[in-house]
Amino acid sequence: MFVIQSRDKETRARTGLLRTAHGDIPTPIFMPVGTAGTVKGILQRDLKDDIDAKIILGNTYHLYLRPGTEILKASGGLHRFISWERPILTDSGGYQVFSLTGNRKLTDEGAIFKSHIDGSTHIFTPENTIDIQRIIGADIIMAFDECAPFPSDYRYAKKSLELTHHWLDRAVARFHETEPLWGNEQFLFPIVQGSTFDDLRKISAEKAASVSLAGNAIGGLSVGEPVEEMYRIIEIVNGILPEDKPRYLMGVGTPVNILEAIERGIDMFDCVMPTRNGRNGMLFTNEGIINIRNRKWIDDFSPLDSDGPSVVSLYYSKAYLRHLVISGEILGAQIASIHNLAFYLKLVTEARKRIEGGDFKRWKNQMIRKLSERL
RNA sequence: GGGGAGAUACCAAAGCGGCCAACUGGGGCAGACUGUAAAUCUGCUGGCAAAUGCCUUCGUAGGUUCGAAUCCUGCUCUCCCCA
Repeated sequence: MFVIQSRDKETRARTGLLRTAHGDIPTPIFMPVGTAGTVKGILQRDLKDDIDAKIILGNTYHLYLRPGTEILKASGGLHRFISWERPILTDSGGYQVFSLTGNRKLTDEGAIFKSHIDGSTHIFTPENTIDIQRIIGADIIMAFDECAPFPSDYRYAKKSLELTHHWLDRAVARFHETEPLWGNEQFLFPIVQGSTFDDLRKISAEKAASVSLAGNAIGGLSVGEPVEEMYRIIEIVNGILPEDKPRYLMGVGTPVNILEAIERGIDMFDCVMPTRNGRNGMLFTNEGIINIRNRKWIDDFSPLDSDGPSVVSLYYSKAYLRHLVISGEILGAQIASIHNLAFYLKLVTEARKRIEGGDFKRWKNQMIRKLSERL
């Protein structure tokens, strides 16, 4: 269940608390992506004690292929398997079906796809993705959808949306006729699609609202469309999605994207950017974005980020991290990932404070100016 | 002392008469990355104009040829084997 705690006077931004069996999640929130049962390169301990992640993601597609449902079931669910006692959200695998184009075929029944690991053939349906997510036991689970690529023509987007809606009805039915396996309540979120077409997005938002689930998600964005398009779609969709339920913008995004979306009433985010880009040398700092591999940091012994979102941010220097990343040392990827995630978490925590404090808009504009800087 | 192999751009290493400013790898420099098939991928890497162009390079000094990193000669250096 979700309770709204405060609203910004100038914008649609709000703060809230999403209560789950594994703990409360203050919103707005950023959720680190832990696809295969791990936020790549980071110990659960650091995720909890240093980064203070409130909830992390897992992925149905990846966990289903490996370690597989038998092991997940035998281990007592994903929380126990990975030793993470806080909330987890699992994506349904819809995005993988989208990104594995060429290895899959969509039918009315579901998506037939080939494993990227061994080429074996499998099928995901609205029903079995619910079943798998019951086994995984995440606190929040997602309906199986098709994420239409950008650009999509209207005809394709409409057809795809109809399929997603048809699948949604089946997922909801399966969800209601099954029970959690591990004792913790699970929430199912529908996913709004419709590509960049306003009318399709409206229809989809209405459809999502009509199934009356615990929260709602917006998918199919940040797949290559201009950011203005994304912001416009968020405004349209959030004008329709119920106020009293959390809104989750899937896969987004840059710190600037997140602030813009919070302003438009989004409560939840996830993105691989802090970890993947971190591994590749991109650092989000209080001063701006830096590519730590660049020569100019070679003798810069100042801390990674004087604002110190994480312990590692103050403890290690730019010159040292550059050395680690350039050398391909695992520790470099770890430090960058920890710092970036802590930066993201601090960003949404600060946004929450500013919304409560009543100066969100002013703070947001100031932050955006800083975050647009490439150092 | 005798016999053999070789010297190519930052490094390693191809090329063995024109298609060579020179394959490839590393290194270096920069870029990309948005519900993770990503500790991945892309571009550039002699100089200058930076589009088509021009100039200087393949140990060194000469030579042969319309034309040489590639063929010939001298020199310098390196490595290997046998005494």
